[in-house]
Amino acid sequence: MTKAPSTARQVPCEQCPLRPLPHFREFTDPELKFVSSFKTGELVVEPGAAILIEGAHSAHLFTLLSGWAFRYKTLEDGRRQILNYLLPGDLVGLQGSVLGEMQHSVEALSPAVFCIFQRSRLPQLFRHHPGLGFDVTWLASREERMLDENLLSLGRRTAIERAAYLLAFIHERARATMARQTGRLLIPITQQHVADTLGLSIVHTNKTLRKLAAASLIRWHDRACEVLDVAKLKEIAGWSGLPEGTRPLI
Amino acid sequence: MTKAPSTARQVPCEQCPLRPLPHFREFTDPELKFVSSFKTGELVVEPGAAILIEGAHSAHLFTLLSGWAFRYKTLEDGRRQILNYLLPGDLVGLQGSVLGEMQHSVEALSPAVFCIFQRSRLPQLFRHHPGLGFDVTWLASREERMLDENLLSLGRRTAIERAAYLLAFIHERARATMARQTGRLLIPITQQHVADTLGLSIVHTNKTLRKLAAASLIRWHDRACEVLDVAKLKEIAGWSGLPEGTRPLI
DNA sequence: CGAAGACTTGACTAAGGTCAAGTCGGGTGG
DNA sequence: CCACCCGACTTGACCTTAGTCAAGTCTTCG
Repeated sequence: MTKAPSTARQVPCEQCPLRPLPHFREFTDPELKFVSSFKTGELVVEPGAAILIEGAHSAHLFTLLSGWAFRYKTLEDGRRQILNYLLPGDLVGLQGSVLGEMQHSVEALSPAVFCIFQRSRLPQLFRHHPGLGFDVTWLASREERMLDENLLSLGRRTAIERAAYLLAFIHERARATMARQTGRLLIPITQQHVADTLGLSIVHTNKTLRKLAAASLIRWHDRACEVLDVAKLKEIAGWSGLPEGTRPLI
Repeated sequence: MTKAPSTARQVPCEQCPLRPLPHFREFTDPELKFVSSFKTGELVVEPGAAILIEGAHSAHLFTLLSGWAFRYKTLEDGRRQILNYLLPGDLVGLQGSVLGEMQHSVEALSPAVFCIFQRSRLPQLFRHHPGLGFDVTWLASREERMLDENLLSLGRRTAIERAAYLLAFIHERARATMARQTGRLLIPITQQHVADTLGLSIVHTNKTLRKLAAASLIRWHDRACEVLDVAKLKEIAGWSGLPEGTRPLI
């Protein structure tokens, strides 16, 4: 279980399986070349593995290449709040790289692969590839926008609205980068994860999810959730969905 | 009340009253010169004025020069969630400038002055001043970190912990840029603002604030809050405070 | 002097938390 | 092989926190 993770390089950026997806914007050759040189290896982990720890200094900078993860913070007495979920293409550890200290942790939800970047070369990225610098800002702003919506949810939506929003949100995001061969998309989370995201107790979370399941909007599997009716979830949440358009991939 | 706001330029960046504060990092001459040319005017507003509106496209990019403001989102039925407060030096409207659409609104809490930037020249900033580009990312990451903490608060702190955290947080931030001549620092918010920030009803917010006042940790004035004992507020919230260090000012 | 907005307070209600006691399935040591 | 354990999920009973309703006071501003 706790075997040392591999950090050998497997996938060259030029053959990145993510980049061809319509979801991502096209890069110029020099950009792609730089990103490729920026990447120094890969981190392959099992579910439950800690990628980054709250409070740690000089953390690495990653991009999630495949799999699922989540960001979270905890209070001293152990209360945990999940801040957001990480999907393929998402930058991981930018706060640590830019501000110096990590104030949240990151944990894998499924088997996952991260591209490892040399944090020390980040200034070089801004200097020689302004477009990529802009892209980093773009990704940070996008994260900020997701957090805004989560904040609205926690502050002003009821339990069932929150649950509906969360599952619709994750489902829409996952569709973009995990348009699975298998039609079925399973979100690899437990009800404890949902509870810690919605700011609810596990008992109330269970009862809320059962209502959604009773209405055939979702189906709960062991440690996984299947969304059956995104449209109706969005309606319950009063949420209009993710903006269209392509995004950068670093 | 609804007179047309002035947008005439009053303060040259070279004589910016904010920049000399120890809170902000020093800029090089070329950087300062660029920022100065980047600024096209000022927006002077009264309390309650709407600076940016949710859903609007092509919004402007601003920096708050003086005064207080806040970012918020609303649900269709009018429920409002305040996302964060804006203090002097904070960038306003970056999401709109980078992602294209504004998904939150911004409103002034006090008389306020904003520096207006030419959004169209943002790419030029990244191209010719990588250091400033990095600074923009730095500011975006900082906002993200504040949102993370707010999310933890809404999801996992009790009413009194949330209130204590919020007031300690605002107080610490304000100290940095509003180290007022007058020793007293008054936060210009109503209890309705506090309620909409904490995700609580106004009645419960009132009762919670009275508890803090009864313990002499705060004093409530008409439309304003005075923090009397930050240390104890931080203790109640289980919050260790803002990181030290200087920040960029664009 | 009246109106309106900010703040208070008490009485009652409801959403959500806590406690407790399950079921079910997969993994493991004897 | 099988008993046992453990973690994920359920469910009912009861409790606490926070929401709603209602009725104030006080101050400011026309």
